[in-house]
Amino acid sequence: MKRSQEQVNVEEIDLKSFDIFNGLTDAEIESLSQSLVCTSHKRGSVIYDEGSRINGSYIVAGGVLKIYKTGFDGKEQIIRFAKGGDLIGFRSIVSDELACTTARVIQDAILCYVPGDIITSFIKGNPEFAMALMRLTCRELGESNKFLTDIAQKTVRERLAEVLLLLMDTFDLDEEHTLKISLTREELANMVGTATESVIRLLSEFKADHLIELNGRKIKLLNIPKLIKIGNVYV
Amino acid sequence: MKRSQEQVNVEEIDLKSFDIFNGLTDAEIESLSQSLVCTSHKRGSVIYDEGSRINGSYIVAGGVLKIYKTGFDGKEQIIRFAKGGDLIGFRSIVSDELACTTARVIQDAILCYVPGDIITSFIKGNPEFAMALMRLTCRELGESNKFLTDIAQKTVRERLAEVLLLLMDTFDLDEEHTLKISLTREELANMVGTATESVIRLLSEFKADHLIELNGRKIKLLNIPKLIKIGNVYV
DNA sequence: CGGCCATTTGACGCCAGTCAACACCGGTGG
DNA sequence: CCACCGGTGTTGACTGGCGTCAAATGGCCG
Repeated sequence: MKRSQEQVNVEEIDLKSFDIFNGLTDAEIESLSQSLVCTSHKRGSVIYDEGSRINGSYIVAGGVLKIYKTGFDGKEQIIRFAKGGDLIGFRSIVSDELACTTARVIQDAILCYVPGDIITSFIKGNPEFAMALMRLTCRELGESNKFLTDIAQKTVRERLAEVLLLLMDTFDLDEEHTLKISLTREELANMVGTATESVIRLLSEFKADHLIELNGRKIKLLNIPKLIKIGNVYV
Repeated sequence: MKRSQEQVNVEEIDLKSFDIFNGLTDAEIESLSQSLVCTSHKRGSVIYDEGSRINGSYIVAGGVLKIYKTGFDGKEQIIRFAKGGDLIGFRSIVSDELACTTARVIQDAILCYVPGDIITSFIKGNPEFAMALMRLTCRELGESNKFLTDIAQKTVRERLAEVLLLLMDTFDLDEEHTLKISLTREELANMVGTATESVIRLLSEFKADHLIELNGRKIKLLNIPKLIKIGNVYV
C-alpha cells in the first residue's frame, strides 16, 4: 500500500526562495528551518479539515492544493488554490478560530509544517514579516470580495470564462496554450459555483465557438480576448 | 444649504473605548488623538470610492456606513456594514492597492480620519496592535469566504433569512424585537445578492407566515428559530 | 471481466430575474 | 392650495437560465 505521507529532507528546501519569508533575518530563517518538518502528500489527502483546530501552518514547497468550504448540503465551494511558496492555514492561527476551510491536495505536494508559535513570534518580533503577512491577507480579502460580487451578479457563463482566465493567471499556459492545471469538471463547477452538468454544457459551447479546445482534463485556450469579453473581466 | 460634512471636536471622542486601539500605549493614543480630524457626515455621503487612492483610514465614532462593491452593470453588492468602533479603509493602506470598495453613510455618522502613516507606524512599532489588526482582517476574511459559499449555494429565500439574522447580530433588536437598522428594500437586495422585487416578495411571504412583521422599513422578528431553520444557519 | 467513477447528453421544471403598471409619499414650485 | 415629480415600495405576468434527474458512454483499476 502506498503511503500518503512521507518525510522529506528539509535541507532540500530553499526557504529563501519563498517570497513570504523575504523579510526574515538570517537568524530567523535558521531558527525556522530547525523547526520545519517537511512531508510529501499524494493527491486526495486532506491537510486540515474545516472545523478542526490548527496549531500550525504549512508552507507549500511544491504541488497544488485546493482550499474549499463545504456548504450545508455537502457541496464544495473552492475558495482558492495554493501552490509552491504559498502559506496555508495561518488565518486560523492568527484569528484564533477553528479552521473555516478544508485543504486538500490535488497535485502531489510537499508541505513544510510551521508551528503556530513560530508564526506569531515572527509577527511580533519582525514588523517586516508582520506587514508582509498582513499585506497578503488584505489582498486575499480583496480577492474574496471581488469574487463574492461576481458570484452574486454574473451568470454562470460569465463566471466560467472568468475562472478559465483566473486559472491561466494562477497556473500559466504551456507552450501549446493549454492550462497547466488539471481539474475535474466537478472541481471546475465548485469554483464557478454551479452544477457539474452546467460546466460541461458551457465548456462544450465554448468549444463549439472555437474559444477553447478540450482533451480530457486538458483545456486549451484559443481565443483569450473573447473569453475576457464573455467574462466581463476588466484588468 | 445643508453642509454634508462638518468638523467635530476631537476631545469629545474617547479613543480608548474602541477595541481596536486596546493594544496601544498611552503615548501612542496621545499621538493618535493629535493627528485625528473628526467630521460628521450626512446619510448618502461617500467617504471613499472604489478605485480611488486612499491615504488614510477612518475610525467610525458613530453612525452606520455600508461598504459595497459595484458590479460591472452598476449593481451594488454590499460586503459589510461599519458602525461605531470599526476601522474602515485600512485594507488599501496595508495592501497598497486602490480602494476596492465604496463606503457610503447610511445613518448620519461621525468619522475620524487616521493618516496612513500612523497606521503603518503603529503596525511596525506595536506588535500587539499589528496582531489585533491582523486578527480583525483574518476574521473578516473568514466571514467573506462563508458568505461567498452561501451566495453560491443557497437560495434567495435562505439567504434573506440569513441576512435578517445577520442584521440582528450586527445591530441588535430594540425592546420590541425590531431591527435597529433601517435599510431600503434595494439595500436588502444588495446584501442578499438578488433583485429588489424578489426581496419584497419574500418579505411578504415571511410576513404571511408570521415570521416577521413589517412597518415601512422597520422589520420586527417574530419567529427567530424558524428563520434560523429557513436560513440553514448553524452557529 | 466487472465495478466504479468521471463525463456527457437529453428532458423537465422551477426559481428568480426582468419588464411593466400602479400606489404611495415627501418635497417643490407655480 | 394643488399639481407635479422623483424616489420607493408593491404586485402581476412572463420567460429563460440553470439545477435536477435519469440514462448512456467510456476509461481506469483491481
